[in-house]
Amino acid sequence: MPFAPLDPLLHNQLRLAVVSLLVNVESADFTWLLEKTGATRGNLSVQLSKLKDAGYIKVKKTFKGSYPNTSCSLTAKGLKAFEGYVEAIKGYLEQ
Amino acid sequence: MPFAPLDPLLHNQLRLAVVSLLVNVESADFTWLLEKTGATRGNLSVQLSKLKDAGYIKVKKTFKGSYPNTSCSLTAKGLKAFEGYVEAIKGYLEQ
DNA sequence: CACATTTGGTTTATGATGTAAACAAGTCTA
DNA sequence: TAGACTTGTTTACATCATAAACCAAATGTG
Repeated sequence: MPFAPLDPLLHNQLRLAVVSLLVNVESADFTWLLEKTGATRGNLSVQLSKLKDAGYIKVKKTFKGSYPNTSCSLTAKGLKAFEGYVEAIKGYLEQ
Repeated sequence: MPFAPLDPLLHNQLRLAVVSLLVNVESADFTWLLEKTGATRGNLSVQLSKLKDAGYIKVKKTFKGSYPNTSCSLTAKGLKAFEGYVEAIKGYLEQ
């Protein structure tokens, strides 16, 4: 079966970018993700919520200095999903 | 820029599967695409229309025996778009 | 001090999208 | 000729992605 199903949660440009960034990093701030992805704050906020609800990322809200700070990190489940997605989509790309 | 935009027309499971199949083949029948992708007829019909409207595929409707036959082939534009998509999404997958 | 502006987000409105169910039109077959 | 099969298309609906609007606290600025 060349065409494995693609996890709909990861088959979205922004969410995939976020998870891809989080793979390489202990944790990442909201604003850092904003810069790296070029997304709007609203969109990023929504997509982070979805990733969190799915248990793909963990979100820690604290304060950095006197400003709120949202820090995200990938969970084991999220990593596994990402690896699965990578394998799955490769089946669509090979020529 | 690690996160190039992903052509929304190709960033869809079924359409990507169809184009991926067409890359390796002169042309393909509707029913062959059905089998290979496992899609429903309705969904396949809709997605083929979108690929056709975008100029990514050419669709030829004839008769095979006494039954209608829809045959699809990739256009140069479609191939180029696919290649671009493959390059773009690789930027999301590397770890 | 007052008041605008910036920071760091969340909520919500809406338009687009994906999908399957329903439909259509012809053909075989018993 | 009645029913089932083939080969698709149309549609209706529910979901989704996204940006605009909003909010609260902190910080400039005159």
